[in-house]
Amino acid sequence: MNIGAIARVSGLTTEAIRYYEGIGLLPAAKRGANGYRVYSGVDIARLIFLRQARKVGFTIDQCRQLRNLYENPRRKSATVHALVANKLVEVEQHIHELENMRRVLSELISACSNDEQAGCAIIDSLAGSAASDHLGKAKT
Amino acid sequence: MNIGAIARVSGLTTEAIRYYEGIGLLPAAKRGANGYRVYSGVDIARLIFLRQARKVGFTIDQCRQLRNLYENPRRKSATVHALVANKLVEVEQHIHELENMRRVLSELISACSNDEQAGCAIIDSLAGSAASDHLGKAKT
DNA sequence: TGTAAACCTTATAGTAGCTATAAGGTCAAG
DNA sequence: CTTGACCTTATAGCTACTATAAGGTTTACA
Ligand SMILES: [Zn+2]
Ligand SMILES: [Zn+2]
Ligand SMILES: [Zn+2]
Ligand SMILES: [Zn+2]
Repeated sequence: MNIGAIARVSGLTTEAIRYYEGIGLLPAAKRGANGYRVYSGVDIARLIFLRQARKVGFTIDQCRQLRNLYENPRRKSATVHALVANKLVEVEQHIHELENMRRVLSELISACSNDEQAGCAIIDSLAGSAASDHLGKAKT
Repeated sequence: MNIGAIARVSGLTTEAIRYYEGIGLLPAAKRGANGYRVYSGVDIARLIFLRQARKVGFTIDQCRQLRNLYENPRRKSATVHALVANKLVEVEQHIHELENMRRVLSELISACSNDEQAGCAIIDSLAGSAASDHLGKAKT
């Protein structure tokens, strides 16, 4: 199985797979006589594992920790649990930041007259109302 | 007013301000006799504007468009409105992606026994259940 | 058999939006 | 007069890849 084939079954790109190998997230693949990387079933599982982890938001570094647990038969379920619970908190924080942005954007949109005029509540609001006398009047 | 002072009032870092100038998002600042950048009221408004725009999620490129509108007295409110409405859609898409991650992470956490054992539903699930016979049994 | 497409290889540069570092010059306080 | 807080530029680093260049290999098919 060459890199293109395993890319298709794992859902990663060939470039990503080579990149993971380069940074040591994956072990160096075996090579065929022609120098091509050769993969087998155990590699498929590893790649799918990484793909899934990335998809739910784990960073490369966190994926490295997950991989260590994945490959350690003496791991404890609780260690894995803690890692995932941490990630959940991170994702929720990220969601809250974006929800704040969404709220502000909605408010801006509501305030805007959305017409042909130059005056715009969005512009005024972003500039900070105090600075709405913005152009041409410098006070050093 | 030097760069440190305007950084404090605008909420940007000095490095970010110099970076914005370098990429042309800000006009080149005037310089004092010593070569230091010198800022005035009009610059404060511009920096606060950029800071606010970045805070609600606009990219540098979108900030450039917003800045053009901000500085164009013949702009139309509707143009600004469209830009912000677009950004709102982008932010909502980002939120939905993260909500998906959150859902999957929650499911993983619920399935995990969270104890001292090596068997872990999270590991199994990430590897794709079909690959749960993962280590040591290669089939090419 | 020739050749063109579809693979594979490496190395390097680019993306976004900064932050950090190095190696200096300037200014205000004690 | 020295210490520390500023300021300057240029350059490298960060994340997680993607894109490009410049090749070598394999497969298909006319
Ligand atoms: Zn408007
Ligand atoms: Zn995000
Ligand atoms: Zn939603
Ligand atoms: Zn578990």
